[in-house]
Order: sequence, then C-alpha cells, then structure tokens
Amino acid sequence: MTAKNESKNSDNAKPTVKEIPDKIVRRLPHYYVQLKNMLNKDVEYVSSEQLASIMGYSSSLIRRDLSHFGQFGKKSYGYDIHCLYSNLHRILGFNHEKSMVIIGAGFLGRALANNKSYEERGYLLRGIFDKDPAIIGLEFNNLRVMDVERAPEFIAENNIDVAALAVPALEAQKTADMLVKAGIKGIWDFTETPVEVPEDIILIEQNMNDGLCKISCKLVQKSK
Amino acid sequence: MTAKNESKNSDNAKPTVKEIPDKIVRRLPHYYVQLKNMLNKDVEYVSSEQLASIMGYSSSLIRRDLSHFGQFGKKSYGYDIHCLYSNLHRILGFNHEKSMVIIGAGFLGRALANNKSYEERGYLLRGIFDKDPAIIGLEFNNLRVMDVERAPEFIAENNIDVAALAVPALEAQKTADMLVKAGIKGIWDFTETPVEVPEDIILIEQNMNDGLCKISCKLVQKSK
DNA sequence: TAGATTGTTAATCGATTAACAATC
DNA sequence: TAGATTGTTAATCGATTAACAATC
Repeated sequence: MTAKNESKNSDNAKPTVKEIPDKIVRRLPHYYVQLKNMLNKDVEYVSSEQLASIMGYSSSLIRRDLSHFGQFGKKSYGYDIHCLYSNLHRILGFNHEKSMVIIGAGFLGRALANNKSYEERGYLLRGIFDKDPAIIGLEFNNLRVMDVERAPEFIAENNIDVAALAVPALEAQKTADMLVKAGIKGIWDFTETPVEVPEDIILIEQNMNDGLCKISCKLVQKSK
Repeated sequence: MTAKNESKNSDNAKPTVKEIPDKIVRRLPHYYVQLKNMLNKDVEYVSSEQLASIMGYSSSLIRRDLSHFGQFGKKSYGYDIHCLYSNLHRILGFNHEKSMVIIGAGFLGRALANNKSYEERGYLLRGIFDKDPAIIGLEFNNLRVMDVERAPEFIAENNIDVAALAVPALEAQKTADMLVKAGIKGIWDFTETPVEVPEDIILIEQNMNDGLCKISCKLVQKSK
C-alpha cells in the first residue's frame, strides 16, 4: 500500500522492492560475524575460497550471496574485509536505529534485557514490562520494569519498532494483539505457541522447543 | 563406526540408516503441536487439506512428509488424529527417555530450568551448573545449582545425553570441550558464538541473535 | 455407487554448485 | 606476463507442488 514499489509488474500489490531471499538473509549474520572477527587480524583481503573453508559454505555460494547486493570484491584479491563488513552492516540494517521493548520480565525477559548485542545491531532497548506487581519496579540492566497496562501507550507514544514477546503461552495471542494495535512493526516471539498477526507485521518465531525436538529426533535416529 | 549401518552402499562410513531430511525434521514438531491441539476436540479424523488450511503448508507437502514414515492415512477419511499424534510422538523420539543438564544458571539458564515441556518430550532435567559461588546452591525448579567443576563427573556417572549450553560467549568453546570429553551426546547451544564439536556430537545452535538480525534486515527492506 | 482423500509419481520450481570469461 | 579470484551464466541437485490412480 505504501506505493514505493519499484518492481516491474506492479499489478500485484506485493510490497517488494527486490526482496532478499530468506535463505540469504539467514546467512548474512554469519558472514557479518566472521568478517567482524577478521577485522582485528592484520589481513586486509579475504577470498571467497578462504571464507568457504572457515565457514563451511561453498565459495560459489558466498560469491553468489554477496553479488546479490553489488560487486564488493576485487578480482584476484578477494574482498576488502573492512569494506565488506560495513556493507553487511548496512544491508542488515544495523545503521538504522530501532527501538525495542520487552514484554514479560520473567527469567527469559531478564536474560533478553541483559543481552549485550543490541547496540551493535542498532537496537535501543527502551522498556521492559510485566503484569506481576511483585516484579513491576524491579530493575534490570538499568531499566525499571513497568506495568504491562502501560505498554500500549508507551509503544504508541515512543514509536517503538520491535517487541520481544516473552510472556507465558496463554497470554501470547492477547499480548500480540495488543502490540499490533499499539503500532508495533516487528515481534520477536519467544512464546511456545503459534501467534497470528496481520501480514504486514514482521514476526520472527524464536521457537526454542523446535531445537529440543530436533535433538530428540536426531538422538533416536543415531541410536537406531 | 557403530556398524549398524544398513544402507546399500556402506563403502562410505556414513552413520545413516535412512536419515530424515532436515527440512522434514523441522516441520514435524509443528504437525505434532497441531495434532495435540486437535486431540481434545471431538473429531477423530483430519485430512491433509484441513491441516493445510490451518497450518499454512500445502496438503501435498503434508502428505509427502508423513508418507516418509509409513502409511498413516485412511483413503477417503484422512488421518486418525490420535494415531498420527502418537506416531509423531515416536518418530520425534519423545518416548525415549533423555537426560539433560543445564550449564550456566544466569537468567537464561534459569528460564530453561523453568521450561515445562521437557517431560512431554521425554527429557528429564537432572542438573544445573554454574561457576559463580554466589549462584551455586540456589534452587530453581527444585534443582540446586551445582559447581560446574563437578559437571564432568556428574555427566559421565549419570550418562547424561544432552546439555543446554547457557554460558557467556567467552566460556562457550571451553565448556563445549568439557561436555564432549565427559561423554555428552548432544548440545543445545544458546551461546552467541560459533562452537566446534566432533561431528558425531549433535549440535543445535539456538542462535537468538540471528532472529534479531532478521528483524533488522526486514525492517530496512520495508522502509525502503 | 459416487465422493473423498490418500500415497506416489511426474512436473515444476528454487537453490546450490560448477564452470569460466573477464580482469586485476 | 602468469596467476588468482571475482561475478555471472549454465548445469545440477533437491524440495515442493500438481496430478492422478488406487481405494475406502
């Protein structure tokens, strides 16, 4: 609906400019972290072949992924580590400031409050909320837990972009509805239950139980 | 090396019996949860078409996924919900008892200790460890935090299958090495850093920052 | 029987890899 | 120049979907 669509066939109301395939998006942070580790070393260039042997992707895939965003390499040299790093920084949107709140100040919410990587990724943690009077008022990482009743107002007034959803499964949908109504743009969902949101809301399911299931499934396979 | 390999070409030392494709493994827990929700309702059968419309997968994919494990459906009726549910239970290995420990009793470790879904999935939480003297001795979910120095002995003696790794990034590799040495079979890794383990160890990276990156990347795409 | 729905095969789609011309 | 390595095109591989015969 935002009419900023530049794609050729705009007959279909897709909000795509030139959407990055999900498979690539998933690998970008890995490239980013690897490059970051290399920044401190005293080499200037790295080849796709070198990255491949370190990271376990094929060099072909790496070159193809990166070429999606432009031509960052120098033939016969490889990629300028610093240049590629800062390009990935930009592509991942870390240079855009994003505001965030945490809903639910149980142990998980507190762990999220203590996360140290927000700043580097452009997130500004603005608030943490809970409904338990015994928790409201406690302080984690210099943030005082607020009453979740105040969240809608806070989110709307402060134009919060993202909410980490760390409430019990039973509260999940209700809370997500509240967040959407308040104008949230993305939800980082840690609940163990399926949550429905309108399709223009970014929903990232950080489903931990899937990991538990995967291990279980693989353990049985091995024991057979 | 376990010589239980029944695959045709056993020239290559792969430990496969008939490995389930990762893509399918990832969907199995979703089917499982959906079926579980349906158990309480008073319908007996569900068709792949019905599941498809609820879950967002195509009916074709669902039938194909399930047919990987046998013929569970009844033509013209669909799938017996209870039967399929218990088959998934078995396929996911939930009927095998698996013992587990948590390494690191920070907020994240405590959140993991409070997780309610272990039992249903066949996990038995046996211990939680930390190195901080101020934390050792505290109790979460009826488990007293033990000194991580005692972990190797505990894991070996009790034949622990899985460890949830919830330590700071700097301790990650060192701790993983300790776990492997102690005889762990699977690691559920919550650290934000790449961890190397021998390839016969099941390693599930529960990388939370990837979610954060994904949201950031998608937010920028939308704002463009 | 007619209608419904599986299990499976063939067709399509998308993602990865291989190959190589361009060029530093 | 010879060697290295990119960016990109073509080939391959794998996963999803469509189609349909089998059958309840």
